[in-house]
Amino acid sequence: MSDHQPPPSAAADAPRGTARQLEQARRDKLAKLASMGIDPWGGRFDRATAIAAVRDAGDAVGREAEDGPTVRVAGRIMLQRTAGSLVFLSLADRTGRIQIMLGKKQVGPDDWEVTRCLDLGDLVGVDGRLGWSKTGEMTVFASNVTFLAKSIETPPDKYHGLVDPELRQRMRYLDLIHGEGVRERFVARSRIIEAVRRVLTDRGYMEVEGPTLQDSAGGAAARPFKTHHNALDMPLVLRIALELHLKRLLVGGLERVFELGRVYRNEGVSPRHNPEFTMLEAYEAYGDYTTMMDLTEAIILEAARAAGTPGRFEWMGHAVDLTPPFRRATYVDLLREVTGCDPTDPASVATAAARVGIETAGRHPDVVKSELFEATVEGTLAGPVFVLDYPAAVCPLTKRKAGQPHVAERFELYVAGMELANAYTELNDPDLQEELFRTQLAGLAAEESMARMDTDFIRALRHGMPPAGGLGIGIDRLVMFLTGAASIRDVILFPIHRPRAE
RNA sequence: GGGGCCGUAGCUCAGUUGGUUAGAGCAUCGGACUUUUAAUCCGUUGGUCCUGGGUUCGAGUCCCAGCGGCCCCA
Repeated sequence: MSDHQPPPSAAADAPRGTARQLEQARRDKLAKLASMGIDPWGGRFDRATAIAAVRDAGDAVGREAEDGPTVRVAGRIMLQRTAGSLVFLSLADRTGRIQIMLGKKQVGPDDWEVTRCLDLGDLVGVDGRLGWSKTGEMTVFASNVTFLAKSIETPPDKYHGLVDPELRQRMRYLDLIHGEGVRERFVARSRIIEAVRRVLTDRGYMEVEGPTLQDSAGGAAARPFKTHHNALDMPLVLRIALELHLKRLLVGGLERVFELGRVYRNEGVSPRHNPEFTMLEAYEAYGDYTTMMDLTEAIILEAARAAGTPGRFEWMGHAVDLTPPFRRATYVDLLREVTGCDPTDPASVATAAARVGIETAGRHPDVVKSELFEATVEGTLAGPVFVLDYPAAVCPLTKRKAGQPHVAERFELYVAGMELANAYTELNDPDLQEELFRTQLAGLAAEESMARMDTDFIRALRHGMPPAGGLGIGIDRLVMFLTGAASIRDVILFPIHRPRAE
């Protein structure tokens, strides 16, 4: 003990505790496994039982049982405690964790040598008898251990895990392993998307895929990403919405279509915005926006059920109550209620807008009204609430209300001050559609980059599109509030990041 | 685009008014222990203090610029 022997490895020439040495210590164990004829990268390992199922089996047998069942489990070593010639592991798989006990006598000399090569983060398989330790912890008492894969990297702090949000997102695989509730949140996301799909297909909707690469980006007001096709030598943009191609499919007689897919918007990044995000759009021939209101309610309720979200909860300081039916209120009523202005009187709206610092000079009254609404009303809508009947000038793809050419049959669903869904009675008059595109191009709302003439889409409408209701739901935002996430980056596995210098 | 805050060991974090050789826990390595569970105990090791300038006798600390992140606002 007094005379220190240098470790018998390449680590001898590296100072211990550096990242390099931490790796070398693991590589030394890897080499030792290999020298024993064990593949440190493992192979197929059949008949392992999910840890959650093993735990259920243990509970069923009870702690009084003399002999528990023999089980086989596989997973990652999360914690390791040695007590002389005993090693306790906390082993994790996708379903849970369980303690493993490896004893020198119990596993025999060969597997004991393997045991001595185990590090936090390694993947192993274990056969053993299920029982309880002296301190009452359910335990697999191993009879042997199968090495499945080495971890060369040091895992994060075993208690705190990864805390730095940047690292958590860049190294999402570690966040999934160590982050509290992270895997559960992404499982919930998957279940929510399953539920959305189920509600639609149960109602006779057909899932389709429109083009992601387009020669012009339409269907929404947003700046697109630009790219280029080499062989065709043509500029292309990534889609910003799904709308215009789905409506072409209504013309094509598909009648009930939806797409669940990624759209790309070349705009700012914030806790509610990622440049690529997942949208649902659904279109139903012979329906209108009230059809879509019922559909929206059904989708959200089914998604909440799938995510295990209670009907009433708090999110971002807003009390949200999902008990149907959701509140329905018109745009003008809400505007009048919150700002006290007269929404039908442009002068009154302008005064209210000026009061909150919105530029009014030379701008279309409906655009001013729309900004006033965003600035004053949105944040107050704990919701869920359907906001109905928008100013027509900001809805170039929407049918007008009968006898009210300045009002569009559109609703947006707000939850906790956040826009979650957007739906129209779809405009199917090709001449009016063309005129609205032209008006936009003429600069009525020059700030809206929606202004783009899609002559091919107009031609489709000229062949006759059935009257229809259309709906869009931001899936990431839906997942956010159903899982209690504060940031969109918490529900997107790999959100955008600037590259990091290595 | 504007403003605020942050960046120290592989991970989680301290670091006083600018003052000697930058600390702790985890992890690593060595030792004790056949019932531990964030195991414990003894010992050991580990640093581009984000980067580059500047001020100063002296900078992790103050100033400027840049890089990256978080938040608020537009």
